[in-house]
Amino acid sequence: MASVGGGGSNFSVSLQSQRGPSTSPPLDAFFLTGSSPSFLGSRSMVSFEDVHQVNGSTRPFFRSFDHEENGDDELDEYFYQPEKKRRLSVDQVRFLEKSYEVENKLEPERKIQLAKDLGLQPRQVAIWFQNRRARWKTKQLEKDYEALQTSYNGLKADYDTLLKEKDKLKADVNLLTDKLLLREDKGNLELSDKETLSQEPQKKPIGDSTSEGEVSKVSIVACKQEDISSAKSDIFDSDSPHYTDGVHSSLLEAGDSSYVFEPDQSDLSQDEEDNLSESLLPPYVFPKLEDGDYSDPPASFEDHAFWCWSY
DNA sequence: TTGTGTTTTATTGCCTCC
DNA sequence: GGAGGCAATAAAACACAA
Repeated sequence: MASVGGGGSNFSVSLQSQRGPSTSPPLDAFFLTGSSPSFLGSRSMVSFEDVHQVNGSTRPFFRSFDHEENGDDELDEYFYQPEKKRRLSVDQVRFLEKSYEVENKLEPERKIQLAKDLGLQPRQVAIWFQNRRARWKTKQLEKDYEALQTSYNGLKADYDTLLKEKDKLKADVNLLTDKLLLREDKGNLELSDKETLSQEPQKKPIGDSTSEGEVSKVSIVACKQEDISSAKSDIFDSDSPHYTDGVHSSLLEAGDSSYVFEPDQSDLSQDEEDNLSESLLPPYVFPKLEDGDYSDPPASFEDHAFWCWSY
């Protein structure tokens, strides 16, 4: 096969236009042309005009036939310069586009008919359809990519919003839990003082190990444990069970759910309790609570805890 | 005018189907 | 094994800025 280069010359087009013997031979297009005169004047590289009049000279279109017949390579190359690749005319392309819209695949009969109507080789029509399908596929990929990108951007925006909301809620929970701990610690301090002052002169009956103050304290402990547990479960409900970020998470993870309000702590001395409470507090600096703060808490999250404390 | 990027036409090689 | 489709690629044609 006398193919010249990678695809520039139409000599190879002429000779390779059909791959097998069963389809129409390369010359068919020329014999089939003429049914649509409007296309015959195009600058198509295989139009009848081009075959016979290129650069004002008349020469055979199928150079390679001559080439093979006379075998004079140098003479051929001197006299017969390769034809330039030419684009299809606007009318031809329009016609092909309409045909493509009807059906993007070519049956052999349709290919022959189109080639006949356009004054092209059937092979050219087939190539045009093939390239047209490739173009469509490329555009479709671009569209799909854009759609995916749009979808991704939307999802990412939603995700970022939710992330910010989550962080805010987490901060709120931490703040409120810290307040609760601080208040509880103050309450314990005050109760211990009252206990010391009021019970020192009295002798308690043997076996009655539960004073009034201790009852209150136990109640507080019970309530606080409940609150902390619920706060903790809230955190773990809204996050990963392995969430460890934030000040309070370390506090919550430091032991089991009762470590903060371990009943045994009532056996500790005041100093020990103070030290323990301080060591358990996060390194936040809160405004010091006055006595009145305990009797008049803000009507909010702490209401329940405060009620427990009063009880 | 020229360099450069894009589009179009065409080839090649591989694969699948009948 | 032949026909036809597709991906990759070459190369000409075209568009356009500098």
